[in-house]
Amino acid sequence: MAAPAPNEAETGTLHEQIVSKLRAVLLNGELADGARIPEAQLCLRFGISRTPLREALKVLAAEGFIELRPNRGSIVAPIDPVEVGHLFEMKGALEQMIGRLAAVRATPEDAERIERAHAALGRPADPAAYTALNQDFHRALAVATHNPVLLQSYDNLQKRVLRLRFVVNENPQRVLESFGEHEGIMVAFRARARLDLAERLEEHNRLTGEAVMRTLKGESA
Amino acid sequence: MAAPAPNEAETGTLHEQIVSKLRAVLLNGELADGARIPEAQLCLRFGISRTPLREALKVLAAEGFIELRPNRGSIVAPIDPVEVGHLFEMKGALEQMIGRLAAVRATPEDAERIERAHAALGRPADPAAYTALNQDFHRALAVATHNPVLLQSYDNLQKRVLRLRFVVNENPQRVLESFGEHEGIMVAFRARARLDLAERLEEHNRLTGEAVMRTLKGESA
DNA sequence: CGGGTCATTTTTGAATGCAAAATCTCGTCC
DNA sequence: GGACGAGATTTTGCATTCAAAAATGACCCG
Repeated sequence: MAAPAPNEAETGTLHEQIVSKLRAVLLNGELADGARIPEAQLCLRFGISRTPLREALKVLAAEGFIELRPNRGSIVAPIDPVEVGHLFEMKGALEQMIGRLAAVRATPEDAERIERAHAALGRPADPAAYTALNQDFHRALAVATHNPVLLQSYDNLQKRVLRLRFVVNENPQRVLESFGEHEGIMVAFRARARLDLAERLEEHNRLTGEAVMRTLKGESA
Repeated sequence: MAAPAPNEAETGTLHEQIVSKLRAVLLNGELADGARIPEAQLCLRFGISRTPLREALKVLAAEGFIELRPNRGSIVAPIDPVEVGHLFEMKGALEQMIGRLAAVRATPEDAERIERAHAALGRPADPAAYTALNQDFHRALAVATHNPVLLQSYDNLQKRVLRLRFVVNENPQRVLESFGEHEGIMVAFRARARLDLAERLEEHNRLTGEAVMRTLKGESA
C-alpha cells in the first residue's frame, strides 16, 4: 500500500489504459519470456475487442516489450544479455544527467519525496518489495529533473530492466552494497553536489548492471 | 542521391512501413504544426484501410510526433518551446555518451562513414540539404557507439528536432559556427579522445539548442 | 513405429460496419 | 449584422467480418 508510484493511474484515454494494463501484465511476469501473447484471452480479460488491443501491442512493441513476428503473432520480448548491457549503458547516461540536473532543480517537495522514498527503502521488507521501492527512489530523482522527455525515456528503461527480476533473482550481497551506495547518493543530493551526485548515480547503475550481467551469464552457463 | 541515410528502408513489416511513411509525411512538413491528421486522405494515399493507419498513429503518438485527442482526432504535435528545451537537454546527455563510446568503439568502417559524412557536409549545398547532411553526420557518430538502444532514442530525438526546421529557418550565422565545431569534433574523433569528443559534442548540441531557442522566442515575440 | 503429406482448424492482419460523438449547415431570432 | 440552436453530415472509436497464413492433426506409406 505504500508505493503505488511507478504505475500509471487509471486515468487518460481508453487507449492509454489498455497500454498500461498490458504493460502491467508483462511486468508482473504473468507471461513468460518469449511466450506467445494470448490475444483472445486478453481481449476477454479486458473486455475489449482485438482492434484496440492490437493498437496497444504495436505501441508496446515500439517500446521494446514485445516482439512482433509477421503472421506469427507477438511474443514477450526475449531477454538478450547483449541488449541488457546496452540498456544499462544507456541508463548510465541518463543517471548522470539526472544527477547533474536533480541537484540543481529539485524543489523542496521533490527533496521530500526523495527523502521519503529513501527512508522506505531503508527498512527492506521482502525482496520483491525491494525492487519496487528501489525503482521508486530512483524515479523520484528523475522526476526532480523536471524534464519530461528524460523522464519518459528513463521510465521506459527502468521498466525494461524491471522485467529481468524474473530471470535474475535479486542478489542479497548486491542489495546490501546498494544500501551503502544509496546513502552516498543521498549525501551528495543533500549537499546539492551535482557532479558528485552524477558520478555516484552513474557508478551505482554501472555496478548494478554488472551484477545483473554476471548473474545472467552465470544462469545461462 | 548522396544521402539516403536517416530514412528507414522500404523493408520490414507492413506496419513498420506505414509508421515510416507516416513519419515521413510529418517530417516533410506536409502537415502544418497543429493540423488535423487527415485519416481518410492518408488511407487513400497509402492504399490501406483505417485499422492499420490508426495503429501507426498510436505508435507515432507514443513517440511524440502526434497528439491524440479523444473523440476529436489526432493533430500534428504542436511545437512547444519548453519541450524543445527539454529535447535538446536530453539530446545533450546522449551526445556526451556518443562521444565517450564512439571514440572507443568506432570500427574502421565507422570511421570511414563518419569521414565521408563530414566531407559531404564540408561543401554546403542549399540550406535544406544542410540540415539533412548534418543529421547524417551526427547519426554516423551515434551508429559508431554500437548501442542500438541509444541509437533508437537518439533517432527519435533527432527527428523530433528536425521538425523544427519549418518554424525556425536555419540561421546562416549559426551554420558557419557549426563548421568550426564540426572540425573540432573530427579532430577529437581522429585522436580517439573520448572525453574531448564528448565535451565537444555536448557543447555543439548546447549551442545549437540555444540558437534554436533564441529563434523560437524571437519569432513568437 | 517414424516420417511425411494433405485436409481441417485456429490465428492473424486488415477491411468493413455501426453506434456515439463531434462538427458543420442553415434557418431563426434578437 | 451576429448569436444561437435544431438537424443533417462527418468523423471517430471500436466491434465484427473476411481472406490469407500458420498451426494442428489425421492419415498414409515406408
